[in-house]
Amino acid sequence: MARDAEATRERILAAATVEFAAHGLAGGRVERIAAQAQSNVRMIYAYYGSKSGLFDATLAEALRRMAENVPPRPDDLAGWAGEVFDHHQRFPEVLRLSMWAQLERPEATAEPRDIYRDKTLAVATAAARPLSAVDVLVFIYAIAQAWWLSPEGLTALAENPATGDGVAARRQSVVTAVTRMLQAQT
Amino acid sequence: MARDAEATRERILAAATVEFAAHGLAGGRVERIAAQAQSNVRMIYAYYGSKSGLFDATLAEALRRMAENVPPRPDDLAGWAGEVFDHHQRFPEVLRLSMWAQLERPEATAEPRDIYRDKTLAVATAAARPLSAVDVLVFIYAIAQAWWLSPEGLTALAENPATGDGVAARRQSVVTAVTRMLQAQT
DNA sequence: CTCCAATAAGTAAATGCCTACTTACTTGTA
DNA sequence: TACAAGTAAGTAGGCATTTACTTATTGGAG
Repeated sequence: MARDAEATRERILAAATVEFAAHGLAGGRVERIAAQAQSNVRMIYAYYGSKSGLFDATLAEALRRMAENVPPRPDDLAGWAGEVFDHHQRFPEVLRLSMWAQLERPEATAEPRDIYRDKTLAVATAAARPLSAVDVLVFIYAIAQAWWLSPEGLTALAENPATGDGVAARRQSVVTAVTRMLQAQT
Repeated sequence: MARDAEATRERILAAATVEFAAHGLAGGRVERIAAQAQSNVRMIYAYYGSKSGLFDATLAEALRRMAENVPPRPDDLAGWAGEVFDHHQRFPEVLRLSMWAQLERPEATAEPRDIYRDKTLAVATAAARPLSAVDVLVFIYAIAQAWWLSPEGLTALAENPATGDGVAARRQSVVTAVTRMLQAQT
């Protein structure tokens, strides 16, 4: 096999993303990651130092990609919420990784304050009094993620056998909810 | 020590709630639970069969207490959202247990469909078209929990050094957001 | 060009700790 | 005395991390 450090590094990161999204930091198995990456346990330690170091790298990469692909659009926050929904639909690992991180590695989550500061400032002009920019961001994220955070026992009740496409309906409800939340008080 | 099976059972459940809320199912330690409960590992297996059996019991109990203490109020859903917020503020273990369960034991979360069906029906009359009753429940829960689900890097920006009491402000923002989401379209 | 160190990349097999679960026993209570 | 409640000390397997080693690549000396 041709030797390519960078490619191996990336294969490990990709495998780790899948593994950690599925099982978390404590439940994730280093050996499975190595096997899936067609590499070796030793390389994980060579490149990422430790299991938790690898976890942090996967989280950072997932958040980076999300910030890159779905930047806030202050002029159309409801539309942006729809895009955040779409992103989670396409890359379910991001949300699960974030949840695991929130529970198992809160310190890794507190770190990138600058990213959020920028987003907050970007949204500030669109803040809907008395809700502040941070309020708005917190709730938009919560609503965009709501369908995956809710217990299955509840979300399953929304299934309409008539219309096969539940995803589109959920997306629409997200946009509607954010639109209303931000509309001027009557 | 006086022998009281029921009391031991409850001490174990209480200790398990703390332990699993902090570390999850995979990360929770049976021995720590036994020590904290002033009991013995053996008793855990006598009363709950297995580690995951004990986890399921703690989750079920936490959800039961929440359903009991904060039932939906269809006539004032925004006020109800505030109460859900309060409940999470007072008993942070509930939310963390739910998150762990969602990630580690999704099947345990899908089970109590009846509870949710009842809640859905209760709220149905207050549904705010085009949002369905399930939509409304999903989003209200999401908003009420939003402050704990958001990354610290973001929520920390909301801290206003002038007013020490950030909790009250957060609660108010939850009520406001739900109120708006449910108000009639202008 | 062609070897050939030097080093980067990769591998297999320990090591040693941790931890869920069980066995075999003791103590209190009715 | 019989049984429920409780305890201590295994047992057996799992798993993160390391050690000791092999294989490829490369840049410069001849």
